[in-house]
Amino acid sequence: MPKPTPASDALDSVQLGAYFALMDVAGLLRHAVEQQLRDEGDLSYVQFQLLARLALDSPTGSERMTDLADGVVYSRSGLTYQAGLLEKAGLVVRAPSPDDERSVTVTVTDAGRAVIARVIPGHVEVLRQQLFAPLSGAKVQELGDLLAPVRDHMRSAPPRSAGARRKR
Amino acid sequence: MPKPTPASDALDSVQLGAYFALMDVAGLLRHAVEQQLRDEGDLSYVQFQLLARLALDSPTGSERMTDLADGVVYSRSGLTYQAGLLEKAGLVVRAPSPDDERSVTVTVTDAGRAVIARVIPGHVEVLRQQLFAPLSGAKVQELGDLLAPVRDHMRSAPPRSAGARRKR
DNA sequence: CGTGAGTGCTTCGAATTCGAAGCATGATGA
DNA sequence: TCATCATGCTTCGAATTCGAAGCACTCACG
Repeated sequence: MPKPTPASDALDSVQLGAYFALMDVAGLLRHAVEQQLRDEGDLSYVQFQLLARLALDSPTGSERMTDLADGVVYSRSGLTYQAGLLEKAGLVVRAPSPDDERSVTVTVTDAGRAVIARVIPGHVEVLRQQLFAPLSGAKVQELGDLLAPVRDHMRSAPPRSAGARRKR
Repeated sequence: MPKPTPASDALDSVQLGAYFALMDVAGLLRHAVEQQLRDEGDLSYVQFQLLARLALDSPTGSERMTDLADGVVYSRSGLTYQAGLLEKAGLVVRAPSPDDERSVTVTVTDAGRAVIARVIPGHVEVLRQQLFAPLSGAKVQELGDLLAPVRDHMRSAPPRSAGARRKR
C-alpha cells in the first residue's frame, strides 16, 4: 500500500494556501498601486519601478539597460519600449556607455526625480491602506524575512525567461 | 527637533523591504510558472487559473463570468477574450444562465479537466523548486497565515479597478 | 591583425491587456 | 404598467508585452 502522500506528487493545503495568497495579494496590490500611479503621475508600474530604481537606489542616477531589466524582472525589448517612453517624456536620458560602446546608460533627469517625489506620498498611502493596514509592525518584519530568501533563491536559479542565450 | 520619522510620511526600511520582496517574488514566480505552463500545456497563467478554478474549486465545474473575473483579479473584457480562446480550444463551454438571461455560465469540459491534470505535476514541481525550496514547512504556514488576512482586507476594500460602476 | 563567439540593445510582428462605450436583460418604484 | 436605473457581458481601439531575429560592438585566440 502506498504512503498517504508521496511527497513529490501533490501540494498540501498549507502550501496551496500560501501560493494563492501570495499571488492574489501581489496581483491586487499591483492593481491598486497602478491606479494611483496613473492618476497622480501618469506612470505605469514598470515606469515607476525604473524611475525609483534610478532616482533612489542608484548613487549616480544611472544604470545599464540590462541591469535595469534584470532588476525589474522585465524583458529587454519591453525595457527598450518603456525607456523610449520615459525619454520622450523627458524623465530619463539615454547615452551610449563610455567604456563599452554597445551598452546604453540610462540616467534620470531632474524632471524624473521630480515626478518620483510627487508620486511617492500617494504611493506610500496606498501601501499603508492596502498592504500594511492588516499587519502589525512585527508581522511586516516577518513577512520581509520570509520572502527575502525566496527572492534570492529565485534570482540565482536559472528559470529567468530572458536568461543567458542558449548555447547552440 | 523633529521625531525621526513622522509616521505618515515615509515607509521604514522594513516595510519597503517587505513590499519589494513581495512584488519581486510574485513577479519571478509568475514568470517561472508561466513558462512551464506554456511548455507543457499551451496555457497562459490566466487560463490555468481559470481552468483550475473551474475544475478544482467548483463543485459543478461552472461559474458566472463575473465571478470568475473577480476571483482571478482580471478585467471583464480580458476574461471575455480568454474565455473565447478556451472555448475555441474546447476546454470550456459557454452558455447563457438559465435563471438570469444576462449572465453567461462557463463550464469546464472533460478535455479541460484533462489539460489541468496533465499540467499540474509540472506546475507543482516548479513551485517546489522556486517557492518552497528555501522555506521550511513551518515557514510556509507562517507565510500563508500572514498573507491570507491581507488578501481578505484588499478584496473587501474598494480600490478594485473594475469596481462598481461609478454613480454619475 | 582577423576571424568567430559572446554580449547589449533595438526592431519587428503577434498576442494580450485594459477601459470606455454599447447592447441586452433584470429590478425598482411611481 | 412603464420609465429608469442597475447588472452582465461583449466589442472596440489603444497601449503594452514578449520572443525571435537583426545589428553593432567587444573579446579571445590563432
